Amino acid sequence: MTDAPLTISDRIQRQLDDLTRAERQLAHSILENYPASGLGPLSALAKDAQVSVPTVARMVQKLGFNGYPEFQTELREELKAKAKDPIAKHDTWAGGAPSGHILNRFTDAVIDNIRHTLGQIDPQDFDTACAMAANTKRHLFIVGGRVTHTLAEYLFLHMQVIRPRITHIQSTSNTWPHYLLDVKPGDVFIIFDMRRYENNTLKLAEMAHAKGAKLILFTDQWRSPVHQLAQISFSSRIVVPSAWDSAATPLLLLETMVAAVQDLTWGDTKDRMEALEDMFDQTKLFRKFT
Amino acid sequence: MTDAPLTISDRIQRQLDDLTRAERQLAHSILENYPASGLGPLSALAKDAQVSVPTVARMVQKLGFNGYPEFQTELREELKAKAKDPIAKHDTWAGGAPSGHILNRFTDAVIDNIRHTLGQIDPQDFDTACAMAANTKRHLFIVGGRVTHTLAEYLFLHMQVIRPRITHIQSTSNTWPHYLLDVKPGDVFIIFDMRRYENNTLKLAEMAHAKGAKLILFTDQWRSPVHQLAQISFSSRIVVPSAWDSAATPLLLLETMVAAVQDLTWGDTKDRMEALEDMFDQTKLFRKFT
DNA sequence: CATCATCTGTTATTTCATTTTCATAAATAT
DNA sequence: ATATTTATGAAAATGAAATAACAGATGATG
Repeated sequence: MTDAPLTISDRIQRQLDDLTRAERQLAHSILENYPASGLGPLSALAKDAQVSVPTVARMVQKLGFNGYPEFQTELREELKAKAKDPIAKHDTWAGGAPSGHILNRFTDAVIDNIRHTLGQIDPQDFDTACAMAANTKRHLFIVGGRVTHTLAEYLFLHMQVIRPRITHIQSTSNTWPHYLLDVKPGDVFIIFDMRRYENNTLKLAEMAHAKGAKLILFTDQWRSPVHQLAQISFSSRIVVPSAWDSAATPLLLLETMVAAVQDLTWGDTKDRMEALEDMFDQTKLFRKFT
Repeated sequence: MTDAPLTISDRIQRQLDDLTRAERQLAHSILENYPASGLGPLSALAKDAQVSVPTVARMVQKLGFNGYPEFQTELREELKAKAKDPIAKHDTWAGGAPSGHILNRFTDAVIDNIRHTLGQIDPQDFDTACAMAANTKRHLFIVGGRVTHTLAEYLFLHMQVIRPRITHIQSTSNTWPHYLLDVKPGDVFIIFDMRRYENNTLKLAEMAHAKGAKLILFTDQWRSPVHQLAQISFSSRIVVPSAWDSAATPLLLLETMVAAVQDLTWGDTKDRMEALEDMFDQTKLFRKFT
């Protein structure tokens, strides 16, 4: 471990706390696409970060450089060194860690899962599912199991802002028969069921299905038995180098769905959102005006 | 639309024969450590290649640029594109959908977030945090906010299996002062706080800190104020083409941590796991019907 | 050998980018 | 609330770097 090159990126991050608001904003902008943006003219960098020109000049001084040109020179040196490095760390995600480190192995697996999963998704199915989730004429039920109820709740928290007529059911609870009384034909269930598949969830799906509800299922690559009842199923690859499965890919799908539903209903829910935003608004960490 | 982006390096090599002696000398100097040298001042490049300043200016014109600044700008663009490259070139993620489809746009953003986030994580910090989370001599508290409590609970559900002496606190609840009574110096808090940062979470962090507990923070790129109290912070990029933020990257980190802690404590907790799994199965039996 | 064409470097000019100065605004403490 | 410190941006002043104009050098051709 002789290498102590301490890149500028490192230095910026280390000093992040000593920086002022505008400077931090600038710092993030630099790191955003590093190092390219720092190699351009100072004024361009300033405009990009929406701070004034002197702010940039002051920050590079704070970082210990004698001026912007010196800062750039060092950036170029860094770039040169990186290009020459025979074992460029291009194939690792976490810079300083060996490729065998769990951070890199795990991330590799997740990216791979995402690629596989997305490759097998039918976009039309997805669009249909989003339309169903956006339809406020129908009641929307969200169902999760022992572990997956966290995903279900995450979805619920967001959909709650987007649309009314929505219920979160935890399949392990014994209160759910109550909810089912009100289910009408055409209502929509979004169900999460990953291995190991839960009897309760299946049972609930069956009853919902019997009542004429439409089911959308988020499951894993082996597919929960619920998928036979579901109108649309999304199967995620979830295997990672761990004793447990990864929820990252289903979460990605779920968040994408939230974004899509949001787009579909924007007109209706804009006010709804703003009202809620205000309610939660308590911090002013972000600049108000330029 | 298979862009053959035709790098500047390519263009130089292609035109190598049309160049004069001094220009060739210069060209080789540029390619020597590309692209770093081309991003410096023209005069430095000239001195480096031992040619005169106008020679450089003439050559960039010969290459089809309107001036040296334009040449540099294109170099930077190239660099920026290259930084994103690793797999972002995977033209579309969801096969049947156009690249502008939300599935592809969203996934692009998430992959980008992951790369950025992992690139900025210090593996040693990560290992340290995992060791802290694995230490059963200390009580482990897991804290989440309004939205992030889903992440907190997801972590809790897994850690619960791995180790004893663990508590999940929801910061929006008002029951938490209760838990804090028992906090001892050296206890560990894993705290989730993403924008918009919650006062309750900060308060709780302060009290825990005052009691001598060690804090591990999962936050976003702008970092919750809690980070000043935290021994270790992990900042995730969370911006996606949506009205909301993405929890995919923090989830990835969290799952990786679970895997790592699992590895650290495997000897101790193997039995524990099996016992718990059994218990869940039995519980299911009891709840089969309601 | 002379002449022309082309290449190259020196010098001068202009343009552009960085730095400095100063006034205002925000945050903090009193 | 008021005062004091600190942060920030607008604009002027400074400096450097890129371009243009010119002249010397090199090599080719008749």
